[in-house]
Amino acid sequence: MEYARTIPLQIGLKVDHRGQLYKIVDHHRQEHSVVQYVIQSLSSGQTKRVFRHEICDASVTSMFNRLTEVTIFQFVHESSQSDDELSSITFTQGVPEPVVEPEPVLAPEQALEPEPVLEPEPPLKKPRFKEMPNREHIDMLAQARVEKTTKQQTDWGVRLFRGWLTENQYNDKFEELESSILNDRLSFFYPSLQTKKRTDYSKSALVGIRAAISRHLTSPPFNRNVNLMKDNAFMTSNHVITGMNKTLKRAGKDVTVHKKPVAEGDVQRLYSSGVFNTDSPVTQQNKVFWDLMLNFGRRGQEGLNTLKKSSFGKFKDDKGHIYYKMTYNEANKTHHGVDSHENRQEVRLYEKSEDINCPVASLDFYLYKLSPKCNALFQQPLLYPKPNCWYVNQAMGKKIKSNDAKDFK
DNA sequence: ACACACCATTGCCGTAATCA
DNA sequence: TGATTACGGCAATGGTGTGT
Repeated sequence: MEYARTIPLQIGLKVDHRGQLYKIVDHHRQEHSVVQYVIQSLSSGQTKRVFRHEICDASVTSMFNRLTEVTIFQFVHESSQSDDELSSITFTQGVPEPVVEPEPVLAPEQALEPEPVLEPEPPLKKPRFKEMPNREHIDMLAQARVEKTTKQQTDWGVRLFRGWLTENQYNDKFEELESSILNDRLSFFYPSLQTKKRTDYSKSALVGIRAAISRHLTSPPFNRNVNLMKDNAFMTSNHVITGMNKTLKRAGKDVTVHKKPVAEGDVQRLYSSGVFNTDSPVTQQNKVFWDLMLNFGRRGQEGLNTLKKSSFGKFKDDKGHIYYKMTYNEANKTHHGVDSHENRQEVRLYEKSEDINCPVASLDFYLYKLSPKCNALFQQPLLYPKPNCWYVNQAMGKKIKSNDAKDFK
């Protein structure tokens, strides 16, 4: 059985080799068995390729050194030649005796090797872990870290940079460049950027392109240990980006253009289709939900199920206009996107007395029809509503309103 | 007057989604 | 495919209250 013979020492493990400390840096594999280990000296950095029997877990040897002669005696007669991978290779004469490993005294996490297979058909010990993955599998998992759309973004940013490099007679294989040179290239690259329509990129685009190149470098097969956003090595190029953003801001070109979430015509359609009718529990609730989301909605459906009847209070302003406003500090969340200065004043839902769809009137009506036994703002609609009560003494779950939001789209 | 802790607000970052 | 915006998280910032 394959798995019975392939439980390798892990990469990174410190091992003892002829009295010197080494670290395992790679496995040299044949088929699915570990045949040799590539080890690197902790003192000189020199690497070697060795068989399993030539090395021993450093923690084991250090423990072994602490044993007395008496303790050692217990193990003298035990053969610890348990390396299954040894069986898969042909040794020449004169192979050195394997290091004795005192397995019985090990703590469980230190027990790195399976028991030797002594009998011809012993009950196979199931390995604790899956079979050692191959390099392709690891790379694939690392790639799966990001979503497909992000991958596309990454490719786009890399394409831009590569295109710039080529256009300026640089080698477009930038992945292996030393950080300082890369930083220099980027410092010139960023200000050279323009959209295909020859306009300046927005701030978010610049930041996105930088992040894309960074993702590319840190992903397989390059796996570089760099961060274009944070590393000191890239400080100057990042200063360039910051400067570009500030310049854009001063020129008033950094304004993020937000789309109108829903076209006016669509709203009309929603009303005319009847989903906002105020004469049945479900559509009445739709209407109120819509009005509230439109006015107070900040961050999707967060916290909707925690809203209470008392979450909105009715007030009158100094000109006598009626409005509802939130009576509690909404969600403690930051206002993203839109410049915060525009949002400083409290949000009010004003009455539109001339409008048959007046949101204040429908909220009044809705609150009146809610079950008096329940404080939740969004209650389950009754299939067969009673004159005074259209809803059940039961708050709606978290998901239901979210689905409504999708339906509206 | 100052130092400090606490906490809400703000701005930025990186990733994902969406628009054109 | 190219470009932009949304989202969620986090750290910096700044206001406020309290103690010395």
